Amino acid sequence: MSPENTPTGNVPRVKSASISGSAPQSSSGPLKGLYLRKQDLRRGIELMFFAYRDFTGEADQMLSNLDLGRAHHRVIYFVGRQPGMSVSDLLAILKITKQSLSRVLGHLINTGYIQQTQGARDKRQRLLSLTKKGEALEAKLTDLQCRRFAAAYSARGGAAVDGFVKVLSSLLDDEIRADLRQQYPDHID
Amino acid sequence: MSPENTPTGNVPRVKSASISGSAPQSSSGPLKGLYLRKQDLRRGIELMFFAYRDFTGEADQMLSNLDLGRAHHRVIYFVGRQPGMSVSDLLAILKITKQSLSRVLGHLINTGYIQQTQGARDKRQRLLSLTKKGEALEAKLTDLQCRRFAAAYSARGGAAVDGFVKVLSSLLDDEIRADLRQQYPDHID
DNA sequence: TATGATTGGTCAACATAGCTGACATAATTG
DNA sequence: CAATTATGTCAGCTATGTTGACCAATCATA
Repeated sequence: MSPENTPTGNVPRVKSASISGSAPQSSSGPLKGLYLRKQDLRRGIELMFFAYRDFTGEADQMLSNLDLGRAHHRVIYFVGRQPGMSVSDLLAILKITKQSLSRVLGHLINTGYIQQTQGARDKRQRLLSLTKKGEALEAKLTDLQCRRFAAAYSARGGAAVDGFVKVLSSLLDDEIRADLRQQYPDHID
Repeated sequence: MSPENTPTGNVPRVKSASISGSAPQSSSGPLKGLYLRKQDLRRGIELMFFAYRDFTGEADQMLSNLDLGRAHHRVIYFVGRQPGMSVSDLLAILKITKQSLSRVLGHLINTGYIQQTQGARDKRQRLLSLTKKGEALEAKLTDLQCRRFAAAYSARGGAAVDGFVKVLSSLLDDEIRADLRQQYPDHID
């Protein structure tokens, strides 16, 4: 915790920053790659850790008061984003096993947050959607997190938001990035 | 998964974007706050979820081959960043209970990744540091994650990195942001 | 020096949320 | 009809968090 940190404070470049074929190397900053010092990369790692924890913290708190966890939140969030999605759609997004999902989803159905309807075209499918109760919770949770983002975005401005989205997108695995690009038509990518 | 998403595709502004006292509202973009549409905020939420998962994925894989988990990684990372830190320092960073830490830390000590030395000034303290074996693992893991960041940073350039760091910082709880500002002297904040 | 606070550890029990493996049922598809 | 797909279920295991109750060594101070 004491500020006498940065054991590798000697401005070394990261070894294989020989990115595949990208790296525009344009005339953005004074020196290209000044942000590739080991120290800067570690700051990125730590920011991701702390920011993710804080980003989920408030919602986690609200959820625990309802005897729900983060796994339930994910289901509620993604079903709320795309009502009528199938179980396998949800599995593909969450990338967990159906047994894991089953436990969480079953609980949300039993407690009246989510409802299932049989698919019209394919009667095997159980299409998922939020109940009124589920919509209310989703709205509260998403509002909490949107407020945090709105505060951060407002404080830093559009150019920063643009950089934020660009870098986060580039941190994704390729497959996921392709998916997200479809989801958001005007995605900066 | 199908791209017919964005149920709220009707460009609504977020409700209480009345951020406390910040929000420079400078002449950055064409229209101030165009990045505060609900759709943009939800994209932020989703990017955090997917990026965090992908960011930790490769390291998780390497760890599981050694019968270690993400909790072990965090300990190894932060001890590696600040050798000689005390147990309570580590607890303050990780924000878990000492019983949780004890299990993980004990295992890392038993398996020779971490060593303890008695504090000189305060003999109650157990100062933590990595063994050679621990340093080797830390280097491999951090290298993996640094490579991902180096690729993303290089692909997007310094201005984007700047925005990324700014927005992530603003997503933090105030207390954590203050800590991080100390850790990084030239922190953009 | 005696007392109280701090640092660290330990035992026990529990909850959440992931995993594997094995099966079952119903519906679709070839 | 046979194979595949979508979904669900049972059983058990693991990792990582939680509470609560203690204990020992050390430090700081009245």
